[in-house]
Amino acid sequence: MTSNIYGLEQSMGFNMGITYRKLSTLLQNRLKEYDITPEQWAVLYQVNRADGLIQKEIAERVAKDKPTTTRILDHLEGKGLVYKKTGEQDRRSFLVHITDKGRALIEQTIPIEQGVINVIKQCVTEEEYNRFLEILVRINQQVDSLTARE
Amino acid sequence: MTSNIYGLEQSMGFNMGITYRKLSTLLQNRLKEYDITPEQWAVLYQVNRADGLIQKEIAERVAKDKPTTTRILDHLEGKGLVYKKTGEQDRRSFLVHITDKGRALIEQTIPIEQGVINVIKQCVTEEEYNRFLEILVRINQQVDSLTARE
DNA sequence: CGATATTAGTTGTCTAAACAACTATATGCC
DNA sequence: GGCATATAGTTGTTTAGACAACTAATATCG
Repeated sequence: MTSNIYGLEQSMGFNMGITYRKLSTLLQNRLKEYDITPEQWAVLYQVNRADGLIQKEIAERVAKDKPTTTRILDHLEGKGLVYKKTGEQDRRSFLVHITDKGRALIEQTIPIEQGVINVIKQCVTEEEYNRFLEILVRINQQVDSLTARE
Repeated sequence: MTSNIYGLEQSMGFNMGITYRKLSTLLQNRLKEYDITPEQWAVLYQVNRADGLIQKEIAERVAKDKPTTTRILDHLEGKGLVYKKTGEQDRRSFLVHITDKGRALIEQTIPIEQGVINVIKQCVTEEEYNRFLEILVRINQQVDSLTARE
């Protein structure tokens, strides 16, 4: 249960952290039999969507920094879900490709990700869901614009 | 900028993770000169509010598990912001007390935490803020009730 | 009373995130 | 061409979180 009688209960950041971790853990449990974490899943999902992306583009799409993306890709590569090929015009970067195994895994698990979204949608109306997302994006932009200045 | 042209853009969990991390990092930067992390701050805040709590109660209030709470308290103790005293009736547990240094730090930094909340409130109406919080709690309960069953 | 279960807390392991420092390639500019 | 700078990615360090396994103290109940 969300702590709500102990102060900070009115803090959006605090509560967002709790809810985010719960959702993440729920997805993690449901993905357990596929031996992949939610973060790895998100990266693999993007590689599947656009095969041959360079790491920098993947990092942007999953909103993670470069070191984090490097390490998640290392895990995916170690599991044989993804492989890297040195870039030809730009030899600093390399292209990330999904393997057959990776593609199969994503195809099997997309319903699981949708399942978690549906858990939310069972207690939130379509209108609330969209409004919530819109507010998240607004806060994001607000923090970004501030961070650029600070 | 929130990734919003790459799929998953409609996922509440995904976007919540991004926004939560941004807010947490903003608070972290603003707390930097006090040498305390947002998570440590939240624990210290609770100890300050109710001096002499046992660790289990602190864990509930900050919604963290036992190992995480142990380690955060270790950090706070190492910095001299908190100290532990063995429980008298129950010798498994111990009471956590704030030091003068800890109290001073919390008093100085509460405005910083409020500042981050105000960053959000600059782009979200009071009504939206409250509705957002209410939805967070609702999702929390939904996931909890599900997790109890699964 | 004593075996058993429960509870409070700790420790170990793994993944992820933030940040800084680093390598190597590419680009800009004189 | 050659030097400065930017860019792509990696590595190291620290903190946090999830989970399992553990210790020690307390409750339960036969």
